[in-house]
Amino acid sequence: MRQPEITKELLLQKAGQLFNTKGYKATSISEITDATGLTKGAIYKHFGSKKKLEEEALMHLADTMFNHMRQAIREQRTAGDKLRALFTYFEMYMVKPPVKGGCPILNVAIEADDAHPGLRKKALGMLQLLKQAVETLLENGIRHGQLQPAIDKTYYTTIIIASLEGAIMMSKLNRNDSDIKMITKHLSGLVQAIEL
Amino acid sequence: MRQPEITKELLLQKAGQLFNTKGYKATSISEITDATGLTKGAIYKHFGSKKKLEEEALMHLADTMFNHMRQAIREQRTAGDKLRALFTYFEMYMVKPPVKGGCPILNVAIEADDAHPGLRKKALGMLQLLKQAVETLLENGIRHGQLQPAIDKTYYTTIIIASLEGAIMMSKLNRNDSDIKMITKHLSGLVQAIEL
DNA sequence: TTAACAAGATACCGATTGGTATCTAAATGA
DNA sequence: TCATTTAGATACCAATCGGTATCTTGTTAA
Repeated sequence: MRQPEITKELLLQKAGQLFNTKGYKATSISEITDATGLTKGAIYKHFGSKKKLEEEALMHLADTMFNHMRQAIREQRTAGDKLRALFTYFEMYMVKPPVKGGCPILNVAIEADDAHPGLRKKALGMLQLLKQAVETLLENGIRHGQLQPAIDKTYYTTIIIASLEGAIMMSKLNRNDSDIKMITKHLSGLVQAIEL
Repeated sequence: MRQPEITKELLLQKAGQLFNTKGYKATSISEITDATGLTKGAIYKHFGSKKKLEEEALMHLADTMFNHMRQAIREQRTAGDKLRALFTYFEMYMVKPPVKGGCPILNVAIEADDAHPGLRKKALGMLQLLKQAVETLLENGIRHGQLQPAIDKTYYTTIIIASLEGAIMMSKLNRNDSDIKMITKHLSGLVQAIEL
């Protein structure tokens, strides 16, 4: 009973990592206790149920991911550079991932879409957040006269996210970054074509 | 002990459907016996272990998927039309899927990439098969003077597969086909741009 | 200094897991 | 027709699952 805040953070961190690599339902409580050195008592004190832990750990993964992403974007000044920083961020997943196991959105979407309503709902929210982020990037680029104003933002947003996520799947399966690199190259070309 | 061939087919079919919707490790033997009306005896007689059943069911899913795909492609005569038929095939996943649960390659790749070497290897083979199919389509198109000969086939192949798979994830999560439709529209544009 | 509280460890619960051994009966070959 | 084979049902196994109740002990407030 020393530092409940730190204990909770440790549980979210380790459980999130296991969920994102092994899968949510495929990870058992005992694997989490093994990974943390804690016991069931600690888990059920803080979260009450495994489902609750799954959902909170997912949100924690999302926070980590979006924070890293936002920082990478913030460091750039034009819309084009911000978009390219986003692509580089996804490329980095293959080299030194901020969270192990690939994109948490992709992972939880595949696992939860048919069978786990609670997780699916959170996954939907995360995807919506990502879409919104890209769309805002495009919008600001247009407002500041950096991107062509006539483009269909929703269309570009979907192309960017779909191909990045698909490429992550391919690169993770192949265990090399050639696929994701090809995609980021292609997307950079798309962005360049709409830059002013 | 009536028709072992039919029993095995039924097991592969039902187990495959469950694996592709609920996940491989998340589907229990008892769920498969419930779905088929058979018993453990039948399963272990035919497959020997759950792992073996998982792998054979995956190959069965792959066969089903590739057969449907090849047929759709065979019905078209030019490379451009064949590619567009491939896109339509993926779009159809959302309306009336040949196998429930989305793309078997995507699903098994996400579940198996980090934790299940046997399934991962088969997933790799399936992805390679899909890549090869697309690349051959492009190659034949070039040979028959239907596509620009200067294009980078690997590059186009990766773009096509990555964005289709990513879009399937998005559309399945959203439970509507707007994302996949946008992607197939975009890819059709790409194809048109390289058609002669 | 001590009483109250709460973090977390321990011990247990019934249900379910994948797997095996045994049994039954339908198909097959002589 | 009968013996052999084998598909598949039944009954069991130890291990593990998520979850709960209880106990211990560090921390806090009076």
